[in-house]
Amino acid sequence: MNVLAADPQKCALWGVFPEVECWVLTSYMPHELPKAYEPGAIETRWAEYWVQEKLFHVETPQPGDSRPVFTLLLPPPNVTGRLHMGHMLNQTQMDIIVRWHRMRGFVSLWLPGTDHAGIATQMMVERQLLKEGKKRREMGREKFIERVWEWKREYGGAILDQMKRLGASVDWGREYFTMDDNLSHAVKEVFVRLYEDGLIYRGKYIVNWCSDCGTAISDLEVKHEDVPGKLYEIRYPVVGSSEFITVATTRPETMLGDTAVAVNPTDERYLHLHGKQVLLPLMNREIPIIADELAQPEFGTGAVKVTPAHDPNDFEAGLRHNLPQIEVIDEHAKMNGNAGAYAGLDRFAARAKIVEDLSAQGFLVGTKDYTIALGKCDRSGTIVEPRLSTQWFIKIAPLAKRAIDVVDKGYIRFTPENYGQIYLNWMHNIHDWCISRQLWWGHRIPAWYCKNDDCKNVVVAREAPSVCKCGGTKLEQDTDVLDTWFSSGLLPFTTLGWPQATRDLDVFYPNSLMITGFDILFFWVARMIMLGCWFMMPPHKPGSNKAGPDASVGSEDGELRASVPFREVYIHALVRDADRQKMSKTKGNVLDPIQVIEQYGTDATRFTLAAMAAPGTDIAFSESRTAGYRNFANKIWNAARLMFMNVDRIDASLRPTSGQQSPPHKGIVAFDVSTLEDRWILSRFNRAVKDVSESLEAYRFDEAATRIYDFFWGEFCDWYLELIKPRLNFEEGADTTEAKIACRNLINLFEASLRLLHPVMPFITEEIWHAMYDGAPPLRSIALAGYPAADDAQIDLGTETEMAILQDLIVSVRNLRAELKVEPKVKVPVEVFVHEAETRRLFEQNLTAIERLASVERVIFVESSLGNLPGTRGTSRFDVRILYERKVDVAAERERLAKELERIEKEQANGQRQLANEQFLAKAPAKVVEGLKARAEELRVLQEKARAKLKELGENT
RNA sequence: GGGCGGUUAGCUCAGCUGGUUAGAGCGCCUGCCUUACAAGCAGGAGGUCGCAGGUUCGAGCCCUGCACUGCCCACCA
Repeated sequence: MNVLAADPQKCALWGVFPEVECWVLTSYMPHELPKAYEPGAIETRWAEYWVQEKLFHVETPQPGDSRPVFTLLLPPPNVTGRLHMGHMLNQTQMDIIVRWHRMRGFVSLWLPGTDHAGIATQMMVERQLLKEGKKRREMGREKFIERVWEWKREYGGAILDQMKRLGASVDWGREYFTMDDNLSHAVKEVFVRLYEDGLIYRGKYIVNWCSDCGTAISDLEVKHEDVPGKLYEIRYPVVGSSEFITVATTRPETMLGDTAVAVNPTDERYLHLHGKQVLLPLMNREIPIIADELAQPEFGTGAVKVTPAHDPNDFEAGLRHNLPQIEVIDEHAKMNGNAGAYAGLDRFAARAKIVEDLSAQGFLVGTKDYTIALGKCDRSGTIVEPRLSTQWFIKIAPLAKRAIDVVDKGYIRFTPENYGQIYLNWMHNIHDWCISRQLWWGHRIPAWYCKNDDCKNVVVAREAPSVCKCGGTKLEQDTDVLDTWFSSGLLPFTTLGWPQATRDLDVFYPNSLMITGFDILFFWVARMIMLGCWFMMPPHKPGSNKAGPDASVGSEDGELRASVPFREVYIHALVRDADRQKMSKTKGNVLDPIQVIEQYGTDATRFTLAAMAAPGTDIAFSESRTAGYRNFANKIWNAARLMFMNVDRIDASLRPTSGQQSPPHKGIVAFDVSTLEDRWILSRFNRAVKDVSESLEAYRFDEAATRIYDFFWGEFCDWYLELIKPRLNFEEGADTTEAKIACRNLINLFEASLRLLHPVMPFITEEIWHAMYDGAPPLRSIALAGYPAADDAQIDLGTETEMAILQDLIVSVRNLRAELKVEPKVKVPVEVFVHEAETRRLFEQNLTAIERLASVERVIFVESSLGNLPGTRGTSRFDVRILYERKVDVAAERERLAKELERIEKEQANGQRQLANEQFLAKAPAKVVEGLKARAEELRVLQEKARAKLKELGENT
């Protein structure tokens, strides 16, 4: 049976009968391959195979195993997530790097998992409940959480299933979820230890409050947006005087909670008012005028209202001056009981009313247009209210110090480099991190409060305490959960078994690399570094001795170096649409990767993302590019068809067998180099391998991809395959020795090229590779084969130069044919004059190639220069002329020549000028000067010829 | 308010530490269904490298200024 009949039933069976996989493969009939590559059927088949075979499962290497290790953590997508182009870019890059390492013999662990995503998930389930007419609070915490778990079990794996379709070579056997028992346990452990280290505190501070989500959020979750707003100037009457003091505010509703007016201590305008009271309008409360740096003399009137309960700066000032904190806005963003007549109003309704009342009572001095940097909740878009609230915080400075050190010292390297600086800037200005969230879905804070009124003790513990130190037994756990990023910040070590001293931790930590987008650089990358450098250093490092540095690491600095969560960070760009617009649901320009994949194939889509991933700019994803790379896949496919057709015809036993390649092989298995094209392609292959490896080393996915593309299409297909065809197409009854050699070379070169390409296009390479071995490959997958390593000894500049001359001749003849409009089917005789005997030998040895590729009937070598005869092309090494009676289009030819001559002379003038310049001769490197001289000579010849020809054409008219 | 990118062919982008003739894909034009591939083959047109100065023997690349554009960060009313 033919597997390419794309039989979905068989694929489906796989899940049930994994043992049948060879059944499909051995029946492969390559000569029946369809003309066009059909990625759909092939890709789903292999995607399933890779998962079923547990191909990428990594057993922990035991002591004594000397293989190098490569570890990569998948940035865990939210359980609520659907795969978007950003994921696909991220995963493509990771997969390329991981497959590449694996093929180079690294124990390569790519760890997958999902994030419980506190707010996002809770909101999603709440919305779902709402459709059933249920509300979270009515349901109760326990029931609600059970419901979220249900939802997670049902839908939470969607994004990972999509990943499987992409062929991501992750170890599915190690998949984690951030709320798994072991990870939850580690989260608790971390919290308790930070608390014991004095780095976690609880307190009443101003936090960013999202009234929609009903929770505090961290600074990072607030997105500032410049919007046109108003600046209101309000005058407060000074008690015991007829004076007023005018303050300005963008949020007049907060005035209800004012507890002072501040002026700068140095501001002479207000010296006489220090210590006086003002009467707060609308509220008729007396509040003091204080002298504080908070007020800047240059701004507005130099006097500022102080609302400690609703502004972070005012809060600080309030502490300095012992001011009362009066909250006037509640958790639903409504005015509360302290707001007098405005109680119950929404904050914006209150604002309008207050402005109206102030105006009516003559307190409003003026209203100005003013641009406000409005803070909005990243998740809900609601305007964030700074609000006094009791929360848990992490004291960040000690953590940040280490996180700065490791980057300063180069223990973590960023690519592109400038992100290192961006990271450091941020880290230097970091504030304490509010980690408590008023949600239900997440890791509950391991703190218990004693309900004994006399005690009110807080117990932070790993397990629920049964009794308080006061003897009380009524202890209640904090109802808040932790910020999602708290747990994801621990993943590099908790997924490997921390706090246990595991073998995994020894082997796989630090991770080798982190690949992610800059959008979570601070949210996640920075937190991982801070927490990693804290918990993988003594005394928290498992098995570490509190007394001193770990003996295996040696020094304190060594400890620090070993504590980083990853050695390198690669930051990738954002994927935008073809018009460079950010993809967003509201704009409706979101490209669904799965749809693109279905249309063009996963390999082509991956290739697009790789090829466009140049550093520094975002990726404008254009489908026309993907179509182009789909064509590339098709090209590979057809090259394979050519190969299979010939193998089957010439000698099917030429197919490689499982014994032939004892993996992992780093080059081409065997290669005969008796012809120019063989020596040439071998040289070019090695050069490509070298370039690709260098590019991948530098995370230049774009360079690697285009280099492979150029090699495979431009060199292998366009020239090599064409050149070996005569040998493959032996005549009936003729000796097949040559054909067999050519065929074997083709197979082995193709096989190595597939390995070169595999990390970027895993599916088509796997498919063809298996087919080459006729279903009995030496390994279960090409992914386990060796990655080609360049052999400098096989790079041959002399051969490449010879080939270049030959190509030059062929292209020259093609040019002439096109200019003279020779009918494609007509083979023409050509005259060739060579400047050197070697060139003649080269042409003579490759006559077949010239005749075939340039449609030449025969080559006549002549003894004198063809100079200016019609139908002639010349280079510095040869002249070639096609013998064809059709009249040259004199006008067109003259125009072409004139243009060419102009170009030559322009370049010539440039060169002459430089060569005449003594400073140039003195300062420029010899190589450049020599090159220029050689070129000048070439140009001289070319110019002479062009002139002569032009002259002749002129005379003819 | 601070900081970081980008500006190269009609479109989307490459161009490595400054060095001989600035490249690719798509699109466009001409001719070909040449038994691997029309998702292909062969040939071709198309660029004052955003603007203005400067450094240099030499600038798309380095420096300065300007213009346009995108992004990140920021507790100043």
